[in-house]
Amino acid sequence: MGAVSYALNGRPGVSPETRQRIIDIANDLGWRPSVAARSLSGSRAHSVGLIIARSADTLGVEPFFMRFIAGLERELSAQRIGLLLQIVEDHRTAIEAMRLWWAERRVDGMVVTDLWAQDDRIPVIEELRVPAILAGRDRAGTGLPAVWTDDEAAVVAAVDYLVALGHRRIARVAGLPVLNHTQLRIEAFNRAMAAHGLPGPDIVETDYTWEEGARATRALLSRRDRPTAVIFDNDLMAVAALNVAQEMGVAVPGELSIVAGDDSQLCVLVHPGLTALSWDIQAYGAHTARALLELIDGGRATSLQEPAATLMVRGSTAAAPRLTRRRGGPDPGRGGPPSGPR
Amino acid sequence: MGAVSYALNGRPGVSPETRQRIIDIANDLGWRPSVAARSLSGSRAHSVGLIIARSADTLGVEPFFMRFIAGLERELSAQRIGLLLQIVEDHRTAIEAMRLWWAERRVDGMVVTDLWAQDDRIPVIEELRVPAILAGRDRAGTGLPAVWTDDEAAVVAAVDYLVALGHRRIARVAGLPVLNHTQLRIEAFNRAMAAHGLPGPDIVETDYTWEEGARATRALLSRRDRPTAVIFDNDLMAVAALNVAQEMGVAVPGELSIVAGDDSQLCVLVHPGLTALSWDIQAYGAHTARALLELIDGGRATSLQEPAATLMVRGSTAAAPRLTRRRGGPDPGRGGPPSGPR
DNA sequence: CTGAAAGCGCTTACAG
DNA sequence: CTGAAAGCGCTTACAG
Repeated sequence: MGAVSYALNGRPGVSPETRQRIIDIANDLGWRPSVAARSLSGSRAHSVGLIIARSADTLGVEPFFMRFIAGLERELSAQRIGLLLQIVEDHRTAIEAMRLWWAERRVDGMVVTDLWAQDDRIPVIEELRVPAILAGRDRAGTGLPAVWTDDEAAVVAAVDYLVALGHRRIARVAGLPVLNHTQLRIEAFNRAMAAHGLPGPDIVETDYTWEEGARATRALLSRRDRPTAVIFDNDLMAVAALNVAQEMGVAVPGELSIVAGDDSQLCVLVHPGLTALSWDIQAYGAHTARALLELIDGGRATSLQEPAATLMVRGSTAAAPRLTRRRGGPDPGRGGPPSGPR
Repeated sequence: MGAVSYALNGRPGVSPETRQRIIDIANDLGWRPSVAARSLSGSRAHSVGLIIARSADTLGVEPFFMRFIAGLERELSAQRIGLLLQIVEDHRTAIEAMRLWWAERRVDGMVVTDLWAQDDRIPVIEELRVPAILAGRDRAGTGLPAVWTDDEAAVVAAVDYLVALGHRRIARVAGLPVLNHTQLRIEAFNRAMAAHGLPGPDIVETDYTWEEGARATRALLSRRDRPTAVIFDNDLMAVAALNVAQEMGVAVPGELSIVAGDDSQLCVLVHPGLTALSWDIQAYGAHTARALLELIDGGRATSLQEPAATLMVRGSTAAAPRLTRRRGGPDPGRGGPPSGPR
């Protein structure tokens, strides 16, 4: 039994031939050591946990998570680590689940997503001393490693591009204000606008849903001096905005340019396609998993920066209306009346 | 130690006071029995597995899985059962993962989704004798219980409705032909059309992606006697169709009625909203989980039928063109030229 | 390099 | 009802 263990776990103490023979037999029999027994003697669960605190309906149309999970998975399954998934409604339940998993020793570590600026989960993670990676900005005062992308740079790139197209009235429809990166992006937006000497903050906060995206857009487009460009914090709201523009007879991109904060098939689905901030979410997941495994294996807690999102330009952005000539300029597109009953 | 175990697991053999005292102390300490130890002595993993064989990108915009998983989760976490998730590319890898999980005793059972008409996973499940629930039609010759919905009835309802609206040239853009339910729906469609004495099968097969949905729609709309109504096998392709119609200057629903095979926020996102076959996917997940737990607990393998999807009528369906009067009839909507560069 | 043994943290009959 | 003990299936020092 001892030799089998050594052989299968690649430890010294068995002759090469014996090792090979053992491995062959295990393969023939389809035998693998029981995780329960391995966990008990090794005090490792061989699983990590992901708790998502979102409603199932918005999760469904939010392409982020499936790609992130697929990325995590790619890395974890290569190392024979299981991914335990739980979907909950709020942080209170998320915390309960975290405590339970850790108490039961179900997981060796966790991935924390959707960080709030003020996040109740963080103190619990520290209290529990569970290895955890923040998928998002690192948190000062905690030793928790983070895997993050430069949201600010991405927002600045979007603003710069719109300004270069001649836009001056640029608004932003932000996501959940409690989220840490929402605040970072808002600040970056304000700074970028100020840097161009453009009018002060024009920001609407939402909960990321399609409904609030539509409402925010209606409000913005109903103004006298309505914006000529709007940056949305995700793709869902940007698609909603496209519909509202159509409904209100505002041409995209002729009269209104739209930038989506996430890139996904949704952005290609619609018409015109949405210019979006694009980045490799699957790689993000994979890197997060790798960082977590390193942390669990006692390696130092190292934070990691992903490449910033880049602007994927499609049909929803064009030169600002004032600068557009009727002929010869970049095609501003045509809006037309709403194409159906609502 | 023995008493603690009895107390916490609600078994007889401890006085009520002792039991309560033990429970209180456990709660105070936040102590929970280690799953590894419980698994080893109880030969139960206290987890079930779900292996999804799809590419991450299409998964992202496919709202089905997140809702299904949320439904599974709701039931599982209530019973303190973990959900182990794996995302793979194909059945070969899925089978490998199943074998591994079962050999390692990581799971007590599995949920099988996206059943193929000819499915390599089934014989492996039978060989392994792993408790498994088919999320889809039951498979003759196997004892595997299934949780399913009446796809045929839903398709028939959609056809009947379109026929009642006066449509006679109705086409169907089907999903992956290897999938079991794709074939069932195709047959149901053909039968329904025949029952109305309408022209023979007009079916295009696709892989469920937006691209193939768009291509299929272009082909259909390029015909001389193009269909006046098309039923799509999911929501993604129906949205793609909406764009193609716009691109080709075909009014929806004035000249073309569209029915989406799944209902999700996507169907509300677009303009006009898509009439869709709607059902409660989260409940489906929850019932599937419950059936699996019953199976694992040695109960008989009972299949379960969910209510059939019902037609959620939105703006994308209307009376067939021939029957439409310019004024006074149901508003056929207006198509207009494409609203942007492509 | 091999074999015999303890121990991981529970559950569960089995005596008292 | 309580206490002492075996056993689940591994891993890992520890003798030989």
